[in-house]
Amino acid sequence: MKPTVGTTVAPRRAPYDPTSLLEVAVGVFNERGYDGTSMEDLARAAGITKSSFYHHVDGKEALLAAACDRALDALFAVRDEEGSNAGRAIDRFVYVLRRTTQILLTELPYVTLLLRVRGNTATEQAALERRREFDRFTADLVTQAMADGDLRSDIEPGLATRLAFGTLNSVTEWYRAARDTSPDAVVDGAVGVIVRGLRP
Amino acid sequence: MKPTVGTTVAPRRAPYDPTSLLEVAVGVFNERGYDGTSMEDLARAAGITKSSFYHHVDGKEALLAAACDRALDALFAVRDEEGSNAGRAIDRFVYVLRRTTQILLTELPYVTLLLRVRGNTATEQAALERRREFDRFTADLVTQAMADGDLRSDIEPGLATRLAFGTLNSVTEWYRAARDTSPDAVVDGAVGVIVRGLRP
DNA sequence: TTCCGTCTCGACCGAACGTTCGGTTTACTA
DNA sequence: TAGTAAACCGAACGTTCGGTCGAGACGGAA
Repeated sequence: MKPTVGTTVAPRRAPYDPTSLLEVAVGVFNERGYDGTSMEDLARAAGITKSSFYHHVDGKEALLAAACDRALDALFAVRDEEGSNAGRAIDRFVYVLRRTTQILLTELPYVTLLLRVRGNTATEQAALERRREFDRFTADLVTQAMADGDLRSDIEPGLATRLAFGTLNSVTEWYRAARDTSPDAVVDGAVGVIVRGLRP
Repeated sequence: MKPTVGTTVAPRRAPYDPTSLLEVAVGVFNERGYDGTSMEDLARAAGITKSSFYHHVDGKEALLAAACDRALDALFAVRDEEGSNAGRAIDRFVYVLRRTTQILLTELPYVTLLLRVRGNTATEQAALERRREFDRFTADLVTQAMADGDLRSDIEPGLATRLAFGTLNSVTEWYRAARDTSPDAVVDGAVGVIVRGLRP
């Protein structure tokens, strides 16, 4: 597609490592939706033909799985951090909220894609299940913080957790690095609103 | 479409009016995703063949447009209600939040589908634009309520609005009439958390 | 010079897609 | 009983889908 010098038709040794192709693919998935994106779309976005694209990746579903794994691995790393496991439940809860939002912003395209999977295939169902596991972990924190009297208990723990994640996850629907203020402002704003809303 | 007696046209065989077929279609769309749903899927869910299904509807995209319109019409009806236009900005804001959440629950499948539209076709882009118009209306309320000193002003009005809608709209991701408590409890819970979180 | 591994591409495949069409069945009216 | 129009269906339409294949083109090693 872009001959350099002295060759007939070939640009050689392009920077087409699987990681950068995944980045391209996730971008297109988020624009058009996973099912609405064809492999031809992905190849075009990467600047090569469909068959060349297949030389680098294992297939469409593998791309989705890799993207979801990247997002989920980052989230589960948060769960294992010290701040998520030591101290009062309320502090751990706030820590998880903050770190989750940070991950959401640093891994924005991957988390965005993850939050949109609906469970059509086994791959998607596996991703959904890991997501639920993370939600359960946080819900336990909420329940405990309510028992400690550090969160309103006039609201169901499950509802509170869902509202908290709903607020945070909505960031993927509207955050644009160019337009919005610094990630820190978004993290402070979002977590602040949630904590104020849930405190006794 | 449904004359009863004494006319040339009579109600024929089955209870397959366009409205009930839309309901079926929207249900499948929300399960599998719009692009992930085939017309065969829809026909099977309706209990007829694909060609019979086409006898009742104009096509796939027309179904999506009808569903989005239903949700958007309900939302814009709220905008024109008295409570959304009279009184202090903060009261109007809270009224819009409450009514929006109620619509969200009563028209759950249609709003769910609307919120997942990504703008791939002209139909979807039109729906997105109407959504943005509703968001702008609410954002103006937030700005005004902040100026009145009835909402925190240490947070950008745009961010506050997005967080508010993010929290409300997340309801479509997890609400199940069977499992969750009464719609009223969800409305009170969600709106309560948002208002507490945004008050000075 | 030969060979090999990496990368690219055009051509192609079977399956599934949304949609159309000709023709049949059904339930009612005149 | 014949006529009629809605409801229905099987079969096919042209297109696009995800994915495969074999043939080169190239750089580096031998």
